[in-house]
Amino acid sequence: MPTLTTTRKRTRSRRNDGPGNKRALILNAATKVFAQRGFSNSQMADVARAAGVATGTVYLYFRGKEALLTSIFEQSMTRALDTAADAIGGLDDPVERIRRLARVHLGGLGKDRDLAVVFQVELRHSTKFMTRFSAAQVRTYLGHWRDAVSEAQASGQFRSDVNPTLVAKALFGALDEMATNWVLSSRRYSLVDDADAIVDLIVNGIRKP
Amino acid sequence: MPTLTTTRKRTRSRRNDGPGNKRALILNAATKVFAQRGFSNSQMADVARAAGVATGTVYLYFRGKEALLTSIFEQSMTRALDTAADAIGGLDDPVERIRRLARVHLGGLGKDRDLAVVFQVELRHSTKFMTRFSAAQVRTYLGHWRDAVSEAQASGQFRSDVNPTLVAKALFGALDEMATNWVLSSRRYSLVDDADAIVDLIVNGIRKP
DNA sequence: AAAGTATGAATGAACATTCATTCAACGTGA
DNA sequence: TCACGTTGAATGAATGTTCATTCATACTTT
Repeated sequence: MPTLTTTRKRTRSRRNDGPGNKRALILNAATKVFAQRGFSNSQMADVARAAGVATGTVYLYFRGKEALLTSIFEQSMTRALDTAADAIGGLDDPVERIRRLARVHLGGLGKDRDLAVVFQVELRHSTKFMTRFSAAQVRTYLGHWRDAVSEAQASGQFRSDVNPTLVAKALFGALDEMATNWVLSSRRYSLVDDADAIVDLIVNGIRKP
Repeated sequence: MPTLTTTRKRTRSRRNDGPGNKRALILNAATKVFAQRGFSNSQMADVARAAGVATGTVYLYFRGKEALLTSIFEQSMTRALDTAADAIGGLDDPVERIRRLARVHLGGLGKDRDLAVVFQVELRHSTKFMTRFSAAQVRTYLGHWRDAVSEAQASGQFRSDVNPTLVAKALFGALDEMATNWVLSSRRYSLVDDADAIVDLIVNGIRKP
C-alpha cells in the first residue's frame, strides 16, 4: 500500500555539501549509533537513517559495516597522533611532555562521549581487531610516552632501573582505566582532571617520602 | 537418505559422569571456542562439538549464547575473589597485600590463556556487558586494593594526598594493560613477572629519589 | 543526454533456538 | 534373575528470524 510513493522529503540545500562531506556525515552517524546501540546491535539501516541517507548510500562510501568501525578508528587515531605531536612540540622537559600527553589523551576522549564509548568499548570487540588496534598507530602513540621516559632517565630525572616501555604501558593502562570508568559512569565529571593525578601518582609514587 | 541412522557412538559410561559435570564440560569448551574464534564468530554448534555433546544439549544447561559468556565471567570471578581473599588472608602489611593481589591477579590470568583472552577481550563486547562487568563482583575486587591503600595511608606508609580509589583503579588499569598485552602478544613470556614491576612502579614512583 | 549520485525494496545467507524423537538406565513385579 | 514399563537426558534436523549487502531504478547536475 504505497501511500504517496513520491513524497520527496530530502531537500538538498545546494549542490554538493562539500567534497567528501557525506563520508564524514556517515562516519559521525556511525559513531553515534555504535556508541548508543553497540556495534553488533547496530544495523546498517540505523546508521543510514542517523546520517539522513539511504542504506545503499553507506556502501558508496564504505566497503561494509566493519569498514565503518575501522575508519572511525583510523581517522581518530590519525587526529590523535597529530594532536599529540602538536602538544609536545615545543616542550623540552620530558616530565612536562608526559603530563601534556596525558592531558591531551583524556582531554580528547572527554570531549566526545560517543567517540570515547567506541574507543573504550566497541573497538575491543575481537582479538583480530585488538591486534590491529595495537599495531602501527598505537605503537607510535605509545612511543611518545616511552621516549619521554627514556629521556627523563638519560637526564637523571627518572631512575634507570625501570623499563621505559613498561612505564609507558603502565601510564597508558592507568589512563585507559580512567577513560573506561568515565565512559561507563553515569556521573558527568571532568575526565581530563584525572590526567594530572595519574601522572603525579606514577612519577612520584605513593610511598611517603 | 539416512545412512545407518542408528550409529550410536556415545557410550554413556554411567548415568551421571558426576554431578553437574556436563555443565563444566560445556563451559570449558565455550571458553576455548570463544577465545579462539571470538564470541561473535563462534556458533553454538562449535561449542557443542568442542564439548562433545549435541547442540541442543547446551540449551539444557544454559539459557543461550550470552548466558555462556555471563557464566564464564561469574564462575571465574567467584573463583578469583576466593583466591584473592586467601592470598591476603594472614598478611598485616598493606603494601605486602597489594603485592600479593597483583601477583594473584596476573598469576591467575597467566595460568589459562583461553580464559585470559575471554576476560581481556571477549568480555568487553558491549557497554551492557561492561556495565555488568564493573558491577558488584568487580567492585568487591577493586575494594581489596582500595582498602589496602587506605590502610597504608592510615599507618603512615603512604602519603594521604591521593585518592585511594584512584590508586586502586590506576593499579588495576596498569595490570590490566599488562594482561592485555600478554594476551595479544605471540611471545610466551611470564605474565606474573610484571606484577612486582607494576607495584614497585606505583608504590615508589619513577622520579629519582 | 550522459555521467554521476542516491535510493530502498528485495535477496539470501548465516545462525540461534526449538522440539519431536530416541534410548540407556533404572524400577518393579513375578 | 528376567521381562517389561517408565523416565528424562540427549539429540540434531528443521525452523524462523535477523540483517548485511546488492542492484534496478530514479533523480541531479553538467
